Amino acid sequence: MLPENTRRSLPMALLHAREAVMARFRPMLAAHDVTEQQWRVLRVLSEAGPVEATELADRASVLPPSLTRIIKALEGRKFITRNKAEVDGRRVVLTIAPAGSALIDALSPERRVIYDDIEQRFGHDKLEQLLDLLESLIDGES
Amino acid sequence: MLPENTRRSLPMALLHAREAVMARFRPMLAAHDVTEQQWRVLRVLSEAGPVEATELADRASVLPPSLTRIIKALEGRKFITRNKAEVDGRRVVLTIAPAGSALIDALSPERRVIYDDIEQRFGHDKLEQLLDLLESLIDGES
DNA sequence: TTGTTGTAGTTAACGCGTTAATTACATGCG
DNA sequence: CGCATGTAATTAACGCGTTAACTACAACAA
Repeated sequence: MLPENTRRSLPMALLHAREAVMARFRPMLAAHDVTEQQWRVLRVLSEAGPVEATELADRASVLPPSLTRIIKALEGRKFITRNKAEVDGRRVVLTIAPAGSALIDALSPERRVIYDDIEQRFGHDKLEQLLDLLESLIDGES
Repeated sequence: MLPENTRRSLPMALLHAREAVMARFRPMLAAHDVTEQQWRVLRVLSEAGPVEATELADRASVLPPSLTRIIKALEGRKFITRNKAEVDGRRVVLTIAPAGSALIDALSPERRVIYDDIEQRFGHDKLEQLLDLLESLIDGES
């Protein structure tokens, strides 16, 4: 059955839900002049160490063209360094720099507080249930 | 607790879930050279009749600056018409045009098939449950 | 009437998503 | 080796999201 109102439309509900959640994180990121995607890239580099561009794009859920722009921005601010792979001249290896690690360290506590608050307000069980359903939806459609 | 992997991160899960669902609709829209947002605007105009820009933006979940661009595109293709309100020179009234209605009619059956397929594969009950949780999340955060 | 405040819509600037084209390098076949 | 094919990354082009600034008009008070 086609959804009659946008509230019960799955694409709309997912859009609004994500927007509602991200609204909590955006001020924190904006205060440090990092975009959501730049933050994801930094986190991956922080957690996974030096990584090639393709894997980085995949892990951070960013498309290659976007990653190129993000790398340029982050490199310009000395948050990361960019080097060609020795074995394969096409590949690019990204590494987090001290300034990048410092930003991660500076924002992580705040991020934890926000995430915990969302979990507490929404409910731990409901959050788990929601994540299960989303995972199932993703697997079913992909 | 902070999510350790992106799969169990709420923002990521919502992003991927929406992407997985929209991937089903995108080819249909692309085949007719309409973007997702243009399609939402057309649907609102089709269902709600002539509407002022502010209400249209709200109903279609599009920001005012985006709506301005969308109106320009849709008007250029004669899908909608744009008129100033008589009572208030600031307001703009949008109306769907025959070509716009024709597009709606042409795509609606296909849209229904896709939506039904998603519902069937995912399960009716799970879909309802997911929509309930998303609605709750949205209300709780807003 | 005039000036202030408020509102609807637009424009601008910047970043990302998306698709397609392009460049640089690697691989493999004849 | 020389050339075709494949792959990693970049570039380009276009549209939307987001925020802020700006324009046009309305409402209202002095």
